[in-house]
Amino acid sequence: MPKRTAAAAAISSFFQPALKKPKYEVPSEKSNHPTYPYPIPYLPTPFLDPLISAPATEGKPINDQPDLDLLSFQPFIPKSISDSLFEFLRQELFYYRVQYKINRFGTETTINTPRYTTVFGVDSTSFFNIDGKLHDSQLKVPCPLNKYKCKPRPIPQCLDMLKKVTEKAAGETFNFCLVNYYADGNDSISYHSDDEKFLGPNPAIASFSLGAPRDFLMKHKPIAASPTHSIQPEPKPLKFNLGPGEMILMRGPTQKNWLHSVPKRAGKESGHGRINITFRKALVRGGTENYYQYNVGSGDVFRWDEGRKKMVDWTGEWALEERIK
DNA sequence: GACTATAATAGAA
DNA sequence: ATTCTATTATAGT
Repeated sequence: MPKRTAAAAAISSFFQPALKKPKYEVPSEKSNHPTYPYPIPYLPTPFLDPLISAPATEGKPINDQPDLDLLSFQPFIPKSISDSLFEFLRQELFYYRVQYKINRFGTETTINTPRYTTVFGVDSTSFFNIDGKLHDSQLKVPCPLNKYKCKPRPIPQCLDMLKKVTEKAAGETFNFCLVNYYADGNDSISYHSDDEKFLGPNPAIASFSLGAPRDFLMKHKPIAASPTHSIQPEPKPLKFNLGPGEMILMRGPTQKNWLHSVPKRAGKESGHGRINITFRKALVRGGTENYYQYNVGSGDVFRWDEGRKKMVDWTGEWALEERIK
């Protein structure tokens, strides 16, 4: 038997590449709650040490513009796990494609949210008791069943681990986790501010990027014209290309004065997919109702299909599992 | 720099 | 918190 040379091995592996090793092993322990379509695995244990060592780099302040206060981590999540963390969250979380109606100039239109979304958490007036039931934060007793129209979901262990290291680095506490999946350049979010009253006057929001890089645009809100000040030409938006593992903490006067967006993009990153995770703190009940209405809604459950490389409607499977119970 | 095709942006509804 | 379309910008040759 002649020796198999390195060159021969290289050629062989070119024609028959080694089986793709799984990016992570699914832990047997899972987070579960009656509001989940299915249990969510714990964070794979090999992710824990790298995650606890975060932030991977120190935060750079970006505050050289009026009313802007950002802290940018490039990256926050160690490179060694950012790719597999992306795969894990895309595969193991459930997502929604929310539809809602708005009234615009007297005409009602249906909006199909141009991205996949999901949300966990509850505002500060409630907390999840050890038994999984909502309790009143002040009275420490179970909440009235009609306190919420929606069904708040506890933050699963895997996202709570990330929340904890984020809180430590940001010097803030959070009670909500919103997750967005942008399947390709056609998924987007248009200019808006996270300036709802239920977040308080100077909300801190930590925003993570995983997977494919995407542009993130920020521009100052228009300054109203007044008799003493003529209308100024709008300054150019700031553009950040957010890569995997990056985190931007937006705080202080930022939300009150700036808009941000992830605009549609042609070609290029189609098929890669990007996950955005934001942590924030809702102070009152209205915040909970709002977030569940616009990020979960009442539609079908979607899950990543690794074979077909896309999100698929999982509602049928959910119904099947419910029948088995 | 000009010409063209494609992409990004801005405004209206 | 959107989409459509017109306009402007960018990239390739």
